[in-house]
Amino acid sequence: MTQPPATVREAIRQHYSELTQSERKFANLLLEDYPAAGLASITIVAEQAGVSTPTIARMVQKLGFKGFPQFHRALLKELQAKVSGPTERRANWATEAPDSHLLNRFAKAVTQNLQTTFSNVPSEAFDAAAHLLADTDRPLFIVGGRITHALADYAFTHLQAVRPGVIHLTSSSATWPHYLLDMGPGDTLLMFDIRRYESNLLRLAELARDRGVEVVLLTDQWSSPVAEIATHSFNCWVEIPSAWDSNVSTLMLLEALIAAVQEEAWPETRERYERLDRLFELTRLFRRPGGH
Amino acid sequence: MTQPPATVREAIRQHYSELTQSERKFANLLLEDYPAAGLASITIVAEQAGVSTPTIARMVQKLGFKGFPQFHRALLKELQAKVSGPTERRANWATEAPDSHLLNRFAKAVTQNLQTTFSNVPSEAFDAAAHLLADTDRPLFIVGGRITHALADYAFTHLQAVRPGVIHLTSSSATWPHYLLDMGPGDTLLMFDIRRYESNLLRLAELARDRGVEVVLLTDQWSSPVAEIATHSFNCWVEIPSAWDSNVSTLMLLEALIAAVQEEAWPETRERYERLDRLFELTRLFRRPGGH
DNA sequence: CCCTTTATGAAAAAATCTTTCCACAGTGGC
DNA sequence: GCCACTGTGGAAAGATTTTTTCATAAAGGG
Repeated sequence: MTQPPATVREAIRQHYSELTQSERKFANLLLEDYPAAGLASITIVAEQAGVSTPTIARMVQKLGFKGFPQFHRALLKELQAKVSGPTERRANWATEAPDSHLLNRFAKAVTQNLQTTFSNVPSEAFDAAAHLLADTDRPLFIVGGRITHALADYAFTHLQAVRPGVIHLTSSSATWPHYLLDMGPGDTLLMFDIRRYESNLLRLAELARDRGVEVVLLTDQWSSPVAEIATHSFNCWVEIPSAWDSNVSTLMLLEALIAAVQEEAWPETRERYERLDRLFELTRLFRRPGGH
Repeated sequence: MTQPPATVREAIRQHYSELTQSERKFANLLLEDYPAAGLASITIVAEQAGVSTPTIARMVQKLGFKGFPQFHRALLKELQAKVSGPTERRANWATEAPDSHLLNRFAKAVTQNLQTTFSNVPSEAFDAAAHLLADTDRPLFIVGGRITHALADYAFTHLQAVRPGVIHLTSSSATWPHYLLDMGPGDTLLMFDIRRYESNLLRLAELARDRGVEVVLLTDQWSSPVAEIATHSFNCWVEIPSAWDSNVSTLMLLEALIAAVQEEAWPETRERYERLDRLFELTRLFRRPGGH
């Protein structure tokens, strides 16, 4: 027999699979704005979640409460416990885990990295880089290093959906000369180079530059030597309590760039997306979307 | 004109002299057990204070509230403010760019996602999953979907450095049956499935489960159907102002998992890292580290 | 000691909240 | 294309909470 969950949060997690679409709407809202979104009366709570009161009533029963009032009291009790609780912890993460838990240390470091990274992005350079990446007159080559080739891959998958003429240089540098053959003045090369910087990436950048290629670089806070060559280069803070470097901030900047590119060329992109969708439909690769 | 008091506590102090004996009874109780003594319904609150409901009703009006519900909400709001504490997101990002710049909107959304994701990770499940992934007696298979195969790739690159017996299932599902052949009871399968959920991933998970494989799943906030099958599944918040989903929080959770795995088996891992380093030296793949 | 004033709570009335019932829309199976 | 089924919300019924009314008790002044 399973013991009753300690928190409402826990209860939602346990029963999430049984919840219907509308019920999840409220569940999601509550998880995002916890516990505030559940503290008003059922009428107001339902309204805020955009569902009807019976939906909320049914859901709290699924969670194991006898009725909404009981659910309400449970939330209230948690909130009080949190305040009177031992540490009166500052941040919202944690919930149950002690501050020294790896998760918390990690969260702290990553958040710090994101913040610093963002503060240090010059917005004009960002806009200019996005413009370059969005320009369909310029073929776009993408390449990453030993670790970052996953990021390059991610960039490729998304940018390919957004615009034509995107080429992914495979991680084996032996094949790079072939790609160099096709690069010409005005082309764009998106590179990732995080320490330890790879000499063949530098060599590639030099050769590309010699052919008039514009290089956009995502690197770490210490800057790869490729930065000297690049038209635009962005520094991402990567330090975490670990033997290796985090790429969360790099991914975030990459996603921001992709979003900017997509925004820049929306009409065509939209049409491209729709075509892509239809193609997927045809190949029946996907189930119907789950949430939403 | 006196400004309205910031807290209920303050209001009580200001109006204490006007309060009658019975009203003070409740006022004292509330100040002693603040704010709990005021959070229930007026009936219960009155009972606990040993006075009648009209007494409470009259008193809260003296304090400047229109009625008990308003008083109740005020207390609640204070409590919430205390919990969320000095989060007070400063506009530290940005620096020069206006708030509406894509970068800022993006930063906001991603930070929100990270925070929500972290708050919703149950630490025991996290520890258990890390333990599973660290167990070198269990071969570890890794697989991702159309978009997430980049994440799977990233996971593979790192985990391979940490432990032996890591296998990356290529993104072409045609080859998966071959891998299934090698899976046996106790093996571990690390999966990524973000909407739109892919039916072949679900099928793979089912087949793996049937062979006694433990499935660890990283999915989005709406949960892939694979969650029903998985031993441990984690929800990552992925919504950003864009047509597609962000994988920043997913990557962060993945990195946290990798860090936990690495920490768990540090002595061997360290030795492995050093061997890897020497091998790289030999092949002269890398320049010397740049910064630091 | 009486009268006025104020404080208090029981009980009714009003307002609000919660639950139940039911019809309808949408989905998927046959 | 029909049928069964599930999910959903409108609306009524039921429960609870809040407010108001009012009778009574207590306190203080003459």
